[in-house]
Amino acid sequence: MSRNLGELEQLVLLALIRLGDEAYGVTVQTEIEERTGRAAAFATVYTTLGRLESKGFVASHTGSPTPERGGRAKKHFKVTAAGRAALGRSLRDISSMAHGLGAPWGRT
Amino acid sequence: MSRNLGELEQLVLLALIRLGDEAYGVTVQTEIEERTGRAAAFATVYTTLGRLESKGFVASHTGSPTPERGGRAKKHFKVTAAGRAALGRSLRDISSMAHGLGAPWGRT
DNA sequence: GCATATAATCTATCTTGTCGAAGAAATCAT
DNA sequence: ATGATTTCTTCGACAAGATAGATTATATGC
Repeated sequence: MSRNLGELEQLVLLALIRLGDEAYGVTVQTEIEERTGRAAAFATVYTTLGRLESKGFVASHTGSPTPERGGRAKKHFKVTAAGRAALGRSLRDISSMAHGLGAPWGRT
Repeated sequence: MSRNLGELEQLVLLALIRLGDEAYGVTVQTEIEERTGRAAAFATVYTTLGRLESKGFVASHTGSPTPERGGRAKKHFKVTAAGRAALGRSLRDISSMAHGLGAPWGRT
């Protein structure tokens, strides 16, 4: 049972933080694609969200029953305290290893 | 065939850059453990090095036949140009997603 | 009620991460 | 010269994460 996050898990958690109340499957996918150029399929994002939820790193609630245009209800996600801690650890690991290396790796 | 790197692959590549000529299985493992606190078994590191090599992201050569104290010859590794490019992409993805968020995530 | 739009799940497979245990190659001690 | 010791690497097996095509669910509008 690893407490470490995979790379996509990190990106998804960061996307959730960025998106706040607007965070659900579709917006997470587009946020990642727009910011990184990485094209992850929707299903890929959903499986990752599911995994994060079963680990307790995110929590979800089904959206209100009043969508503007039609379609299935949104499932909103937010990062839990445990999720923030795990993300912090992962990012710290990377930057610890990158620290002190010249550009384009670590700054300083 | 993904061009993306896993999280451990990133850490290993960074360790190789840090270690330069002293980069081989054992030193990579200890470097990661000392700097991040993450305890990866030697076999884990070797497996990752092997995968990175088969992807062309690192190159290896067997060490000189004159060890100081005894023991098997070292297999030295260095990051290839393709490896540097892949690492750059991965780190850029993370920081793109983290950018603009307050501490303790992105700086700025 | 059927077309259309939107969002989430299912199923299946490939890639990465993990490591106990075993193996290889060198020195040392007698 | 050989068996113990040290150092380092590989094997083999499985768990966890990433990937996505196809399918299903649920809403609106007509």
